[in-house]
Amino acid sequence: MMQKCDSNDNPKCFIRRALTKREQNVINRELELLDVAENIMAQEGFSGLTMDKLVAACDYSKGTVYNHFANKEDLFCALSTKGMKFIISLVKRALKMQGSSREKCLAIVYAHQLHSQMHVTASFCVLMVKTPAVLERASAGRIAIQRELEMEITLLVDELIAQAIDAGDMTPNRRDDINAICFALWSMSFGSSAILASAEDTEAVARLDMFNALLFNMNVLLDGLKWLPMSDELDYHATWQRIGKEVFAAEVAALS
Amino acid sequence: MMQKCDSNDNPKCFIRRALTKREQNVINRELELLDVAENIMAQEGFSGLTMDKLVAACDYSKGTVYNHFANKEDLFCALSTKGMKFIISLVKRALKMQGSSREKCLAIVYAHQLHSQMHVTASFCVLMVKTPAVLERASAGRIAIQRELEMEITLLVDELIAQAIDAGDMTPNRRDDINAICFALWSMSFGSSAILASAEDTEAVARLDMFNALLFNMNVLLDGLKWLPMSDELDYHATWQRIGKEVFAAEVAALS
DNA sequence: GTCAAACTTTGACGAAGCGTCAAAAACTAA
DNA sequence: TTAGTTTTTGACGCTTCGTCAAAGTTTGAC
Repeated sequence: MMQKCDSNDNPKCFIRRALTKREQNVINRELELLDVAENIMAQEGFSGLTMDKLVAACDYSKGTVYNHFANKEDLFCALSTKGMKFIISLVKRALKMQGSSREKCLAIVYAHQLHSQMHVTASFCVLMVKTPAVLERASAGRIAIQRELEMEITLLVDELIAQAIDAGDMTPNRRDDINAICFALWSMSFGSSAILASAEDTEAVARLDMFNALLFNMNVLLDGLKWLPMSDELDYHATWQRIGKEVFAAEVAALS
Repeated sequence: MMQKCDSNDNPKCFIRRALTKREQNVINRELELLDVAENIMAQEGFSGLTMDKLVAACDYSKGTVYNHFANKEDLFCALSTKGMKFIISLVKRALKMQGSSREKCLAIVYAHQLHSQMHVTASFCVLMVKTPAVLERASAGRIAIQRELEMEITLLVDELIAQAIDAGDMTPNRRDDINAICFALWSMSFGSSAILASAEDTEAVARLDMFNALLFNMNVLLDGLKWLPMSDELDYHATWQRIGKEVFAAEVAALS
């Protein structure tokens, strides 16, 4: 796949030439196809997206589309991957926020929620990909990429937890509890967002103040972890507002 | 639909005759079809279940099957409903357990987890049904039933929370926080179970002590709610074991 | 016991979607 | 220019979905 070095022995040629024109085309086309697919989903709903429609809506033929995506589930997986990359970019910004470790943690959760509001369909893909219907059929390569991205987020969160412990904001019983803490944060964030995303269709959610539900859930959890400052020591509603204004101003604006 | 009263004026005839032979047949056949569908899923995986295969595997024709389920998604919804009914029966038993309100709460979560281990495929249906792919296509009636069952669980949990408050095990800031507490419990239970269910395929979970992860998550959350007795006042690992032995002995045994 | 009306079941059928593959086209390098 | 390699194409076969007119069954009135 990778092109040979040519005669003038440039040591960087592998880097410079890592992507041939052709390979670059492939990447661009894939992004284009994903864009088209997202548009179809946005317009015609989740089950409105079919391979035939995708082929009809783009400038390429069926064979070319299937060169990119092994099957429909593979396409879903690719859409999910795109979503994950977006989330990671938001999370990285969240971590740079001014404030305590606990506030940064809230900013990460805010980022998740933001993604599921901005890209409703894509965020459902992230959910869908965890499902055997997809895992059974998507290509191994794409599932691997998905897993790598998951790992990347996990490491970012791990780091934040480590910082919190070093700074004395939290003192877990044993050191190896970091994994458990990370999993607890993830479970709550994932569970809340997933349920809220299907909110209109869910009796038990209709009666909630949805806007504050996620913040409430996280505050309870973080209080349980004794992650300082506790929720009665600091006005986290103010923090929540601040995150929207300082960190994700552009995204919040785009939502209205 | 409902049969008229006959001449001998039995006041109970509406109850006695609420289900005609025919209607009873319909109900039985539906249960039979769901059983067949579950078997196919268990053997051939989630995407292995098709309407054509279901028709081939049962004693009825395509038309009859489609008389029961408006389409494939409707079938998924029915499978989910069956799962929910099972969960509710477990939850009702959980509430009768001897112990504090917090222990009962853990028993409910245990029940959820149990269901997702015993009926892996069915529990994925419960997840799947929250997805627009299903909501967009399943019949309105079945979605309504699904919602009712959801409501039923919600009410059971509400009641437990109310009891806990009355008994002084928990003192929320405001009375109307019950909704928020209920949602927090649900989010954590749902999130944890959903992620653990796709565990083998998830990097961040592989490194966990999966058996204790759910208990840990719940204990942190309940501590955050200050639901007494706190986790350092009582050995909830013992409670967890006790739930398995006293409340769900049959189910735990069936799993091995 | 008979019969018509109401309801149920059947399976062949059309439509739509998925994924393949031999042939055509485009690209590459000598 | 040419021979070899890679990419693209779209017609095709197969599977699945969901429908519907016709055949069959049940019900209740007489």
